[in-house]
Order: sequence, then C-alpha cells, then structure tokens
Amino acid sequence: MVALPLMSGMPTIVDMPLPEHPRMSDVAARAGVSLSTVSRALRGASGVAPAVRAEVERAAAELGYVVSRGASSLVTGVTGRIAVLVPFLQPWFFGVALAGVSTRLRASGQDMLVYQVGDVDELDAYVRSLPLRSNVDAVIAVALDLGDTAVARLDEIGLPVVFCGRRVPGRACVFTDDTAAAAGATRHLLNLGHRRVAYVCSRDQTGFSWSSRDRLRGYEAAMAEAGAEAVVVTEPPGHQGGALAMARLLSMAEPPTAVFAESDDVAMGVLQVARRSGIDVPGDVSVMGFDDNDVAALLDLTTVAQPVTEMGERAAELAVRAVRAAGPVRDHVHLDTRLVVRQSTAVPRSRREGPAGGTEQRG
Amino acid sequence: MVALPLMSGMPTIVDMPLPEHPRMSDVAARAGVSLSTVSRALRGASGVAPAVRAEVERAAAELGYVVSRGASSLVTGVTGRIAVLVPFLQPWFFGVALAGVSTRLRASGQDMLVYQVGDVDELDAYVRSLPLRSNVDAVIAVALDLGDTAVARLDEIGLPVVFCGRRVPGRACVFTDDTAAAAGATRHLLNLGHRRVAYVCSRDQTGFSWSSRDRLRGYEAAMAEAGAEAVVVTEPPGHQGGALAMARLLSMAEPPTAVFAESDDVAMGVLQVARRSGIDVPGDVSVMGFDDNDVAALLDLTTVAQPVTEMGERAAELAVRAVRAAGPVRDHVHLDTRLVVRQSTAVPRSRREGPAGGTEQRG
DNA sequence: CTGTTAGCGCGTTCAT
DNA sequence: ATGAACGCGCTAACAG
Repeated sequence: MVALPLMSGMPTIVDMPLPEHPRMSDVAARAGVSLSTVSRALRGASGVAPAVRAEVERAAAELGYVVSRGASSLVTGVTGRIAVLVPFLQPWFFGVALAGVSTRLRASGQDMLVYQVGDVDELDAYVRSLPLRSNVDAVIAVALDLGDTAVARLDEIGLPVVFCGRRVPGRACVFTDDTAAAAGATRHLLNLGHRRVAYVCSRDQTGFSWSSRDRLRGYEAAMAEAGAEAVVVTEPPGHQGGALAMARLLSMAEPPTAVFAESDDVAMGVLQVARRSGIDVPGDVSVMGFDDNDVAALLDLTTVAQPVTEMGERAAELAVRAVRAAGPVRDHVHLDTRLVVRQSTAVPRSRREGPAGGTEQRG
Repeated sequence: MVALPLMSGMPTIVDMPLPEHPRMSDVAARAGVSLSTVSRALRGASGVAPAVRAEVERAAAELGYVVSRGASSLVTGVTGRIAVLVPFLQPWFFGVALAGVSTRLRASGQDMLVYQVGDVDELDAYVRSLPLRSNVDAVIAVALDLGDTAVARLDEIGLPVVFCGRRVPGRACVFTDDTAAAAGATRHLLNLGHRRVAYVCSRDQTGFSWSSRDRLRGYEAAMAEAGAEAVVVTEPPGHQGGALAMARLLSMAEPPTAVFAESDDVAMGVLQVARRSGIDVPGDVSVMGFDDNDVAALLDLTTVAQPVTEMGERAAELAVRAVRAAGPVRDHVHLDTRLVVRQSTAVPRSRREGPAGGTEQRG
C-alpha cells in the first residue's frame, strides 16, 4: 500500500465540499463591527445605532446568514419550538386542528413539532424520556387526556401545557362545551317529536377520552329531562363502529326513530347501513352527527359544528403567551358550537301521520 | 423607595424555583468519573469499561438525566429533527402520510417538524430564510413540487431532500405511477363498454402539482389508445369542484356514461350531484375515484388505492438513511397502486339493453 | 452605543 | 480505558 502524503492542515478533497454556512463572525467582519453588535442588531434588541443596524442587516442578507437557533437556545433556553401531541394523525379533526396551530405559530416564527401518541404508554414514554429536555418551549395536547403523572412531570420540567379540546380546571385550555352541545342536539331531536332517540358512542380503546363521555352525559341529561329512556350503543370508533351500532339498533324490538352519533364519522356508518337496508333518512329515521367535518355537508348530515381551526389557533396562542410570560398561563378559552340542521333530521313519521294533521304526504 | 440589600452571588427567591435539570457534570460527579466518560457511556461509544458504563447509566437514570440535544447538536451538527413540508394539513392524504412518517421516525428517535406551505411563496419563504440553518437534518416534501431554486438552495445548505408522492429524476423519492394507474382505471371503464368517459380534474390554484397532470396524461393516453374522445372538465379542488364539474357534464348534449375523478374527494362531489339529480350510480353513470380514502369505502366508490402510509414510512426511511450516510441518497422507491372495484362502476346501460342480450333487467 | 469576556451543555481531540 | 483541555455558535453580563 502506498502512503499518501496527506499533510494535516492542508485542505483536502474531504473538507472542501462542505458548504460552510456563514456564522455570526462572518457577518461581523463584513459589517466591520463586533459579534455582540451583530447579535443585538439581528435580534432587534435596543441599543444599536440605526445606521449600524442597517449595515449589519445588509451584510447578513448578502451572506445569506441566518441565526442558528440551536446555538442561541443553548444560552437563552428558548427553542422556538412547540410540541403538539395528538392521539391520531389521520382523522379529519386533527388535520384541521394542526392547521390552526400551524397558522398561528407561523405568525410568531415558532416551529411545530408533531408527535403521534397512540396510547397512554406512548404518551408516557414521550413525556418521560424523549425529547423534552431543551427541545420545546411548550406542549399542546390535542383531544388528549394527559394523566396526572404526565402533567406533573411537565410541571416539574417547567414546561407550559395547553389542552386543546378538553376543559381542564386550573390549566390553560381551549374547549367547547361538549355536554351542552350534545344536550342541545338531543333536545333538537326530542323537539321534533322523537321519543326513542338512541346514542351511538365509541368504545374508548386507547385510554383517551375524545370528549366522548361528556357528550354521552349531555345526551343522557336531555333524555332524562324529557322523561325519555336513554338507549346507548357502544361500538368501536369510526364509521365501522357506526355501522355495527346501526345494525344492532335495527334489530331491536322497537328500533329508534332517531340516532345521535358521537361523531360524524360514526354517523356515516349509521347512514350507510340505513341506506343499504332501504331505510329512508330522515323519513324512517333521523340521524344526527357531531363535528361538521367536510363529508357531513356532502351527505346532508345534521350535526354539531365545532370551530376546530380556531381551537388550534387559540391553543397555539395560549402556548405562545405562556412561553413569553415565562409564568403559568391558566386561561380558559370557551368556544361555541352550533347546530347545523341539514336533511338528515326531520319530524318522525308517527308525528306526520298522526292526529296533528297538516300537509303530510303518505306513501 | 427602600433599597433592598441584594448582594450579588447570594441566592435570591428568583433563582431558587428554577427546576434546574441535571447536567452531564452531575452524572459525572455521581458516578465518580469524568465528563468524557459519561458522554461516551451514554452515547454507546466504545472504549468504556462495562462496569463503568453500567455505573454511569445507573447514575443517569437515578438523576432522571437526559442528554440535551441542543447542546450536542451544536457540536455534532446533527439535530435529530426532520422537516416535513405539506401543502395542506386537512386532506386525508396528508394526515395518513404524516402518520407513516411519524411512525418511522419514532423508531429511530427522530422528531418530526411539520410545515404547512400553502403556496409557492410560502415555500420559498420557508426554504430561504426560516429555520433551516442547523434546525433540521433533512427535508421531506410531500406531494409538493419544490421549484429548482428551492432545491438548489437546499443542496447548497447540504440538506438532503426526499420527495414523497412525486417522482423526481436524480433525487431520493417515493412515488406511485400516477400515469399508469390513471390509464388503468380509464381502461377499466373502457373495458366495461363505456365510450364517453369524462375526466374531472382540479385547477391547480397554488402552483403545486398534486400528481394531477400525471393522472390526466394517463387518462388521455388510455382514451387515445381506445380511439375514444377525451372529455376533460376542470374545476376547483375538493368535492365542491366535483359537484360543479358534474353539473357541467350533465348539461352537455351527450352526457358521459362514466366519470373518472382526479381524487375521491372530487368524486364525492360528483356522486352528490348525481344523487340529487336522481341519476343512478352506476345505473346511469359510472363513477371512478382515486386515492381510496376512508370515505370511498363508505360510499362504495370504485377507486385507485395508493399505499399512502407506506409512502410516508418509506420517505422517512430514505431521509433517515440520507442523514446517516451524510452523502447523497438518490433511491427511487416505486410503490404499486391497485384498482379497488366497488359498486360505483358497471357496464353502461346501453350495453346492458343492447343486442348483446343476457339477463338484463328493464324498467 | 459598542467591544470584550465568560460561559450555555456537550462532543471531541489530545494526553495519560 | 480514562481525564483535561478546547471549541461548537451564540447571548449575556460587564466594561469602555
């Protein structure tokens, strides 16, 4: 083997192609000032002569220089990053919520780190060991119940937490009143004249609560209030669960005349089975959803609309505020839902054909 | 005002509540070794006596110590973060793709930074100034055409780029053959006996390509091959565009007997208008989608399925490899699509009622 | 208003 | 196999 004469200190082919990014010292040299001045100027700190500031900015622009966040966060402790925890990434809700968060964070130049924590164990693993240490400035938990231990851990680290989609006493959170909304939706069905109103809720397989319990409570309250008997069917999440639920409801001795599904997704399974069974909606049965996702409009589904994008934006807003305040932010942001009445709900057949009379049609 | 005797150097109430995280020196002290040894041990580097390594790990665990990525990336240049660029966050496709990326990155302990770049200007702004400098190790562009200048800029910085959902010569990418898939879907309709097959494509408002052009090409090729005349209707994206398109198609002198929509989302608008117009699907008109999103199954839509989750996973895989290799990775990962035949496509009515005979039903 | 100094927490040479 | 020094790129205290 031939010994190649590689003198150290001499540039070799190896270190030439490194496209060395300009550093702050390069900018300083070009602008003819010191490092601190560059730092101050670029950071918008006070105490820099306007002319000097302009000169520094020009030099930076010409060099294509961008401050290294990694380096500055090492000393400031601020990373410019915010973590968003979601149980799933696929469902409509989370995409929309993330879009809201993203929009808000872009406005303040923060970056969005997204973690999918499918079950409580993953969540725990995330909170425990992974990348919290000097990795993010705040955490936004979307439609997620962080356990007490997880929250305690975040507190210990001094990391602000914002809950999005769930009301948590004593914590920064943005939420809608699921219970009241579900009660309102149920009352709408009752007011139409329905008595047998069934509720389809999804089994909580992952240990999280998707506001599921709250909606159930609202339904039950409204039913009790009206003296009607609650009929609750529990199936797996998603439209498949909705389909299973509807199949079960249709095999009851006295099938319901109205079905309130926990979410639009579930409602779609209900609609599918209804259609395939030749059951007219809303003629034979009314169907109510929850969410107002983009398919709901398409299917003419009456549903409860939540301002999901705004929830994301507001949650991000709280997170940013918490970072800036460097102290606890405990705001509760309560957003309104609204009932969107479409074609999937109507007066029950019994009412139309009954003694009340009117312009009802038969056959 | 009373002057408070605050001696510097003396701990005040201000710096006491800071929940000081343990640093590497704390671990070193507790294990009775030096910083370098702790660093080596925790990083799994060679040259540490097994006993010492165990001792260090124990000390770290007891202190709840986690290595600061910020600090280590300052010296190694590796951030452990990968940026994912998406044009939108809401559509089904992106949620699923992100889930794939997330899963793969979790496996190697990388974090996922998500940026929504709604139009080319935002993209440019992102690539140009924002957080690239020592902020991420690689970039995954999902269903996005990075312009040449943007790519050149990333090259300049030395940041690996992986394209997900689009074939880019000379670049790492994972993709499906949209042209072939669209051609296959079109041929399926032609083989059923349809001659007037319309294509609904969405206007590219943002300057991005959603594989739209490729699918159109496949459709046109298959039509030409069969000697059939191409009928292309262009409308805004989403199901609203699909609805508009179907309305236009239905007002033609000779409406098509089959409609091939660029995406399932568009197809849903087509289905909606068909249903509202009392047009039977597939009796009067066949409808074909593209994507196989979760609603397609619900609506019995025949469509082209893409392995979106796998696309995300493979893209992340390439990104991780590029980071490790520290050199260019140019793999092309070609994934297969498949036609999912459901109830929205069938032999055209003319064929069923025509001279071919058979067990067709009338009325 | 500006420059100088001293670290932020860690990886990486070198010695030993 | 281990430890001491140095520096990653930047900000924060000081001095001038």
